[in-house]
Amino acid sequence: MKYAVVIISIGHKNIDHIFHYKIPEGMSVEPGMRVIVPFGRGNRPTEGYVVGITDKADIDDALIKEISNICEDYTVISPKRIELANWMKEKYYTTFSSCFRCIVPKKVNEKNFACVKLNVNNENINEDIIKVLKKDTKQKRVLEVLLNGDEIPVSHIKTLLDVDDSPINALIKKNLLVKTYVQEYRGNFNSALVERSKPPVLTDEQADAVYRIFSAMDRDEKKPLLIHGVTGSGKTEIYMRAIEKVLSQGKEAIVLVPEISLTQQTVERFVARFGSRVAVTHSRLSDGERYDQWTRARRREISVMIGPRSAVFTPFENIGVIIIDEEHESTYKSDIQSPKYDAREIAEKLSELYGCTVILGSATPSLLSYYRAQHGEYELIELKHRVNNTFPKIHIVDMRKELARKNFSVFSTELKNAINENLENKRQTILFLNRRGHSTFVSCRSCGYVMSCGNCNVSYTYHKGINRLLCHYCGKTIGVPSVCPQCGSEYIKYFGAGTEKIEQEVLRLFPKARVLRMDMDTTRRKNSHQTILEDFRKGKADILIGTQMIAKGLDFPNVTLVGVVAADLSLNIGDYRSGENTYQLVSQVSGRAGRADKEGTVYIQTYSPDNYSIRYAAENDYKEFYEEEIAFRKNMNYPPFTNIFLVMLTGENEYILRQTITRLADIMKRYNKNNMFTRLGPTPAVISKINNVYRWQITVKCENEDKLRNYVLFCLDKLSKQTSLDKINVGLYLNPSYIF
DNA sequence: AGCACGCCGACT
DNA sequence: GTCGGCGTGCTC
Repeated sequence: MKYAVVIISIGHKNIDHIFHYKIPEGMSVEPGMRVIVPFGRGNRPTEGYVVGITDKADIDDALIKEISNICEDYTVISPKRIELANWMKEKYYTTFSSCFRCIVPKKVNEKNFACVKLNVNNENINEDIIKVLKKDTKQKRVLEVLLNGDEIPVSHIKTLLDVDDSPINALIKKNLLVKTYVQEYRGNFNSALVERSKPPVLTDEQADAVYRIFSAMDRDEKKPLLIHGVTGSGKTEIYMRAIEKVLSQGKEAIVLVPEISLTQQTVERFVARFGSRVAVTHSRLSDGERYDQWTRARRREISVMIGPRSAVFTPFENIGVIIIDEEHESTYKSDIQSPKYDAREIAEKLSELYGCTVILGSATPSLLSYYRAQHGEYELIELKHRVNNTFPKIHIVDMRKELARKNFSVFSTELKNAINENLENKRQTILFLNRRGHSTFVSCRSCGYVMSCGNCNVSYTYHKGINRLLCHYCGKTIGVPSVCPQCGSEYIKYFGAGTEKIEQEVLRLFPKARVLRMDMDTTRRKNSHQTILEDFRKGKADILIGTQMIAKGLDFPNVTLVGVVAADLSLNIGDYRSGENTYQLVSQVSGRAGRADKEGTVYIQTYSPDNYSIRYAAENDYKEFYEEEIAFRKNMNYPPFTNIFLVMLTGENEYILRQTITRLADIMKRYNKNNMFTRLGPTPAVISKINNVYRWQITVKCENEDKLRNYVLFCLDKLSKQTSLDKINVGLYLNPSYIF
């Protein structure tokens, strides 16, 4: 007797194991198929995935039910991807079904769409065509684009020629055209509109890099490659050469990019080279669109997929290369949604399964990747020259001296003068401040009371636009207090500066400047993100003020001045990665200046001008930064020398929460044999309350990732057996990239 | 997760 | 006696 081994698509740990089902007579079931099976006492129809076929079941044959039906006549998961799911389940301490949810997109019904072409069955077609072409009508224009016999989507013709249905329908009535229906792939990039390009000549440095990548790709033993290339060193061209090679071997390529740099220009560069072999996914795609792109890849109708994190699951079965651009970006790790996978780790696992090459690229590699390159786990390729050979002049401005000179403004004299000069030269300026709003906190001068949100333990931020105090965590707003709620004093002062305040200052100091602001408050509406950037590119503004979101991947040829208003912000967030983050941020923002033929200047304002992250970023010396940072990490026993597991317990009842987390700490103490694990806490989280939910945490460190994970999961299992976790939410974060 | 079962109190 | 509240436990 043959049984199908099935995983049920219900993400619950109690049923996250295999179930056996009989295969009905005449049904051909293969591993990787999606099926419907009767499940539970009520035999309710439930979706499942066949992960294997066996002739032995560990339970009585009489208890085994039959598969009801097969969902698709093809396998939705290949055997290698079943193995991937298996590995993910352990690695990311999650359920099978949530792994499958990443690997297989939601099935959504396909859509059809109409195309038209010349009616070849019309015997008098030539005469009819001549008749139509005699008069200059809309019908003539429609017919002209179809004369070569192509089949073109109706919608396409309508937008291209700015006509509506009637001339097309008239031509159909005259038997000149026929309408056909084709399966529509939603979310498809229209590659026909992009002009194809030829590969440029490589610089010596690029050619050398390509040579090394090609030899690595030809080796049997696949080791990931790390391209450390300064901004503008031409990494994209190198990626494209690797893709070309892979395509010529009949294999496929995946290109991962951070969502933020997934701009029209990036995509067009790839489409220009590879045409309709390229498809694009991004977070704005609907379920249907994503499913269609997935289907095209499965059918091998495309061979290059560009997309964010989730694109790593593109179902290519002959993957040749996976490229991860801006490798250091935290968006490659999903810290919120389960499974909390890291696309870089998935790529390396796929490399193991499919024998493909992984190429990581960055101007500021993550410390972990560079550390691995230093220890021979990755092959390091360095690109030290910009293709156009300019690098901005970077000045560090000591804001302590500004204070001593009684300049209390957010701008130093130097930056102010530079902005002025840039305005006179009709060039554009970017001002970067990693904080939105107007003032970061509002406090009473008499008693020191700080206005803070009652639902969350955070201070309110003053937003001038709405003239209210806003909590950045729960979104609650209150009116501006006229007297101190604690002591009744009228002396209320606004401290700290956000992007709104900068905007206000810029308008005050440079009344003639045209200013755009880009942060979470100005980009809430759909497409406003694109609109602001487009306006700035077209020169509709002189100064762009923004947060993190303007730091990355943008290329404005007329920007020659960049000001980092407060570089210390990312330095003082109390996290072991703050040095790394600051280095990356300052480098990235600086890279926005002078990208084309014009030389750029950067001013970095800081109260810690001697800090090594800021200093080395200004000197563009990654290697020195790395040496200092890695010494710090080693000294303090932080990653990559150890792994950190953050266990966050949250709940509305503070007493139960504290009692539970104390019990967890006791269990952890009891089972920590030989002190293999270093535990910190329990302590309140950095934000100890959000939306009236209290937050406490324990962090555990251990050099061995597997042992650490097993230990924490074991302790939590013990805890759940001795204590009810009904009113407690448990959050598990292994080497998280954010502060929670 | 979702559903049946069963062990309690309140009710015509 | 029996209706229905929700806590418990199982699902090939």
